Formats: sequence, C-alpha cells, structure tokens
Amino acid sequence: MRDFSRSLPMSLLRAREAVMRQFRPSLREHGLTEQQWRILRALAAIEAAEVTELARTAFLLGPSLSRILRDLEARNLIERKTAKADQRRSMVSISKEGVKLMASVAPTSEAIYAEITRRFGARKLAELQEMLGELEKSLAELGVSAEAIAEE
Amino acid sequence: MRDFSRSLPMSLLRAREAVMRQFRPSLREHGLTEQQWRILRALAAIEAAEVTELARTAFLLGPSLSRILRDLEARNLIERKTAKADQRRSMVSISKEGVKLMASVAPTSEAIYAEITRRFGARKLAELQEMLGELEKSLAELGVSAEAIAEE
DNA sequence: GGGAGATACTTAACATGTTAAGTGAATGCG
DNA sequence: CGCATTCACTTAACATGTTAAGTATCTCCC
Repeated sequence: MRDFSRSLPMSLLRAREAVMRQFRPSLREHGLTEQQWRILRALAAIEAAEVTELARTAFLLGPSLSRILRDLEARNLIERKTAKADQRRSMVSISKEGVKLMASVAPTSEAIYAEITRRFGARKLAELQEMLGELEKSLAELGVSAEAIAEE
Repeated sequence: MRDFSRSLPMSLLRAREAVMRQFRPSLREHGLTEQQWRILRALAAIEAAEVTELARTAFLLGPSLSRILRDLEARNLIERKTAKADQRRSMVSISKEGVKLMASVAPTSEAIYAEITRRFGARKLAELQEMLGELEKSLAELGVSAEAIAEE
C-alpha cells in the first residue's frame, strides 16, 4: 500500500497544521480558539446572520457552532435575537466588545499572514489556493453521487 | 480585512474535508475513525514502533495517541510490550486481527483514492502535494524562530 | 551511588469534530 | 382545519485536538 505519509489527506493535514501553528499562540493570548476567531471574522464581515448561514460561512458543523455561540454569547462577544418572521431562526451578530477584541487581534494576525505569504511567495500561494479550490470542486460532485448511492 | 473564506487555513480545511468526506463512510463501516486507520497503516508499514515514533509518523499528538492505543489494544487490533532496555518505552505493533481488518478496508480505500486521483488528475495531484510540502517546509523554520522569541 | 534534570509516556481538563436524536416551530396538503 | 413532514436549531454521546500537569524511568555528573 502507498506510503501513507505521502497520502493526500496527510499532506493537507500537515500543511494546515504548519499554518495554524503560526496563528494559535497569538489567538490564545487573546483567549480565542481558531474556531471562535473564524466566527467573529465571519460576523464582522456580514453584519448579522442566521446560525445555519454562519455554519456554512465559518465551515463549522451545527453542533460545534451551537456550543461556541453559547460561549461567545456568555462572554458578550456576540448577540442573538430570534427572527420575528420565523421563531425557529435566530440572528447572530457581533457585539461592540467583539469588534474591539477583533481589532486587538487583527494586526498580529495580518502580520503573520503577511510573513507566510512572503516566505512561501505570493504567486505560489495564489496557485496553491487555486488548486485547492479545484480539488474541492472535483470532489464536491463525487460526494453528491456517492451520497445518492448510499441512500438507495 | 481579507475575506477569510479565501484565507489559506480555510482553503486547506475545506480541501481536506472534501477529501476525508470520501473516506469516512467506508472507514465507519469497519468501525474505524480516520485516526485509528492512520495508526494501523503506520504500524503495518513499520512492523513495531515506540509510541513517540508512532505519534510522529501518524501525525498525532501524544495524548490523542495514548487514548487511541488504549482503545485499539482493548479491541485486540494492536499489541504492546514495554521495551526491555528502557522501561519507559513501549513497543507497539499491529496484531493479526489488525492485519485482517486492514485487509478488509484497504481495497475500498484504494479505490476511493484512485477515483480522487482520476478526477483531479494524477499530475495535478503530484503538483499539489509538492506545493504542500514546500509550504510546510517554509513554515517549519518560521515556527522554530517564533518559538525561540516566545521563550525569551 | 545518589540526586537533579531529562525523557517517555499517561492523565486531566477543556474545546471541537462527528453522528444521531430531540425540540419547537413552520409548511404543505388532504 | 388537522396533522404528518420538513426545517432550524440544540442536546447528547463519543472521539479527537490541545495544553498542562502528573508519573515512572533513565541519565548524567558530582
């Protein structure tokens, strides 16, 4: 069997870990996890969002998001109110404190990203992301058909 | 701030998830998680290994590995014996049952990998993995220097 | 040879990933 | 209308990720 240390999932995992290793210490200093930071960033960009939409944007599963929102709300970093038209939905938005926290984290985060870009090369980085997007696209279709078969 | 849905960590996360989504159902049918499968594969390739070495090979943190080994041992998929020369170390190896289980999973796993390769293109896949390796390499050095600063 | 420090793991504690089940609200349709 | 189905989310249960602390063993140097 193919040496698994060179398998695609491992390559992706190792690369991602190498990247996140750069960001985690700074986030940690501000009391944020990687996922919490993703949620705040997503909210900062879109004003307010439903939970499902937020899950899609921040690429988190529903249950994870539910827990994290509960915690972020307890820390007053986000606000929540149920939609008037549909009582099932709740609109989530970032709070003033949340914005402030983001402002304190963003500079370091940007600097790290810039350093990564500098080291790896901006052009190569763009190429890499292009390829990652294509990979995702190739498999999205496969995923759907596989599901269809499984459901029969 | 840069649209985070196009950030490098998100690209890597989404790509990896797209890939793993293909494998998980099959692994699940055999009662294995992604990480357990990684460990079995690593062990099958190297006969026997110390826990630390295995952690490096399977790219798992020590605590995760400890738990998983405990469970795999309870399921008789691996075997463990403390090294004679150094009582702290334990040598882990795959059991006969483990080998049998691997044999039952491998065909499907290989087929999925082949399909992914076919869809994305073998050459592009190789290029992608090359780039991922370079990215990891660029950041490995950065990681070390960042740590050095933090420890001061 | 004995005690300080290093090493190899394990345990603990908390956060997230993953799947399944639960809850309350909306929808569609007979 | 009524009620089964769908929908949006939450809770539950179990596995892993992540960091810190604990434990037993080993090493090295005085």
